[in-house]
Amino acid sequence: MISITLPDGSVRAFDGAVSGADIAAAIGPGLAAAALAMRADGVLMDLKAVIDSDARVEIVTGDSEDALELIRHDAAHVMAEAVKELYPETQVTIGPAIENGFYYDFARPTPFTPEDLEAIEARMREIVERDEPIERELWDRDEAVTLFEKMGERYKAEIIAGIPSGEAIALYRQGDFVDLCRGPHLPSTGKLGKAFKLTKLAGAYWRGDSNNEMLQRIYGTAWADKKQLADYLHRLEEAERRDHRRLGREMELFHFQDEASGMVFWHPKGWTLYRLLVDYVRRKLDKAGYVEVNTPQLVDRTLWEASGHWEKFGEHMFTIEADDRTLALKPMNCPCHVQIFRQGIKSYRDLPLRMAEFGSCHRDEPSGALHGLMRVRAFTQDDAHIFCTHEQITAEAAAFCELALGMYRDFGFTDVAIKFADRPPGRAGSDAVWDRAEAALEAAAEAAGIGYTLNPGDGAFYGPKLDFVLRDAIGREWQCGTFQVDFVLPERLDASYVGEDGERHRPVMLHRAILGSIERFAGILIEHYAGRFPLWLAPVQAVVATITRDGDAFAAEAAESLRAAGLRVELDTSNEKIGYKVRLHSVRKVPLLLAVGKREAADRTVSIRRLGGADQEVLALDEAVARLVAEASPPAA
RNA sequence: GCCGUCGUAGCUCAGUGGUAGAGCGCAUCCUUGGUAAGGAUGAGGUCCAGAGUUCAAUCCUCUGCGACGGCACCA
Repeated sequence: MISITLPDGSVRAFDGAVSGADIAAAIGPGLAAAALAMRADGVLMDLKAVIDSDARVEIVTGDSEDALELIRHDAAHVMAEAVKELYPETQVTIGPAIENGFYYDFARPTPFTPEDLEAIEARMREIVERDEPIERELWDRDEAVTLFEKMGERYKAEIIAGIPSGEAIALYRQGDFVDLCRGPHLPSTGKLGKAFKLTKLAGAYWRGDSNNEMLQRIYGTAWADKKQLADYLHRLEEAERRDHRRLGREMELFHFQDEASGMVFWHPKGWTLYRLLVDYVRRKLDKAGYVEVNTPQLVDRTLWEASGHWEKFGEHMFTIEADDRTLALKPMNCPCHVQIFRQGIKSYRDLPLRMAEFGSCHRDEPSGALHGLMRVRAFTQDDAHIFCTHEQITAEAAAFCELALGMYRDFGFTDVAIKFADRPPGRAGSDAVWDRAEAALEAAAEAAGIGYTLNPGDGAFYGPKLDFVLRDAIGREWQCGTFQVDFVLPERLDASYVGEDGERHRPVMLHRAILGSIERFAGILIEHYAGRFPLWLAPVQAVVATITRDGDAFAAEAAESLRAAGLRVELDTSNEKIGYKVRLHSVRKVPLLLAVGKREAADRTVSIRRLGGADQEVLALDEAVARLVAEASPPAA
């Protein structure tokens, strides 16, 4: 007798070993038809897998996370089967489920074309129609290697050869297609359904290593039903609509051009946004006890050699030869800040010293990495380095977390995840130093009372870090802030202070940024707000638009009053109807439109229309100015 | 950097081996209007750059530059 406990707590008894399909059938024919897989004692398994002892079992059906994972994984297999049928000379490699979909990497001499993609998708639909049973088989490792070698599947054979000898290997077979796979899978290809679509072609390195050959990757998306698929495609459109490169052009914020690849030409409106961000950060840092500095753009390579950056990142620095010396455009600010710290003798009484700089940096990023404002070659960090004692790390970390989270809130980012990144493979400093740095940062994170997840091996080369990841208005994640503990650089660049005991000590350096790069943060904000900035950040806050020429003089006066009160205002007396002006300035995403016609001019009022709103509010000019000024005041003003 | 796609008017994009088009925008004129596009006329192009094939190249080939989608990278 075997007792199977179901999620509702009920228990069913079976005479002997049972499969998930048996259990589903015992519960009801509806469930048996809908069943895709099962979760037995927490482990996701094939529906056909057999259970021979008591267990808690949940039948997985089409509307769960598990089901989506299975559907996507199967979609990858069905795609590989379709490719092998259409292009038998192609070798298969790996094909996992990923967020929103799946991909499969293929090896073949000639690349796929978009027409191939259509053919493959059509064949996939046929395979779903065929409803081929998906069978799991266990093979001996060496026999499996031989099998795939015979099939000419060199990559699969290589993967299997990497699995310890003697271990059983799971193969999945559907129709004539066999693939190495851990599983689990759907019972048959028909269960995949119709809600999938191949989305793009791309190159990808074998085993993710740029020293290896390039494979052909096909991406697809797959969902439980057509509505989910349509929703997803709609989300993609929404993201495209928000693309900061497009909005940047449409809203006249910035542009790029060939002669300065990866560097921004900020236009007046974009630069207004940029300045507002810098001004905001400066006010926050002033309040938080930071001092601001500014350091040279060009610094001799010997400093970068001393800091360790030359060895690690020298290839990505822009350099200039002058007077028999090599100067590098600074890729970061920390070594320069240490130089300021080293001037004169520092006492423990000077610590913590919080040294901030809107540090303009240049990095020769690989051409393929460039992406609008998000990845550029010239940018400015809201950078700061806190020089402090070991004992002060905890309090500084806590204060930083509070400052950063508060600033993110001011931009409407309330969902912030924190990741703890520990020692990377290529690093400076001894293990003992890393032990201390990681322990200190961990204690600081605990003290700050923030929850975090572990991100192993992703620390900076000189120390562990906390990374702050923001979730934007449409659910995408952006890593912005960082807080890094560094025991290495002060040593390398010989920073010291005199302690209470009269001896010299090494300070700890805390590298920290909140927005990260101003350029990138501006890009994130453009997408987060879809160009509809809150009033305090809008490059143009209001347009005063006339309805007839009778309003021209008073409209000019109204615009001037608002401007004098500190608002960013434009005047539109153009020869167009008010409907046209409303549309024009709505498309430009100006938050406020103040209409002035015959009535307003006579009464000294303005008719206020808010972006996206349907109605208007008529206010006396003086009152409107007072109200809007109050409304437009930035946080932390 | 690697794989693929692409580069035509300010923007979005058609198009052709015989030097080119649309919509929007822009300019001028008519129109003075009440909350998401009033009408007419007009200007505007080294078809990314260089080399090659050809009687002839924006179109075909090669090289370079840049952009886009991924991969790799990201102090």
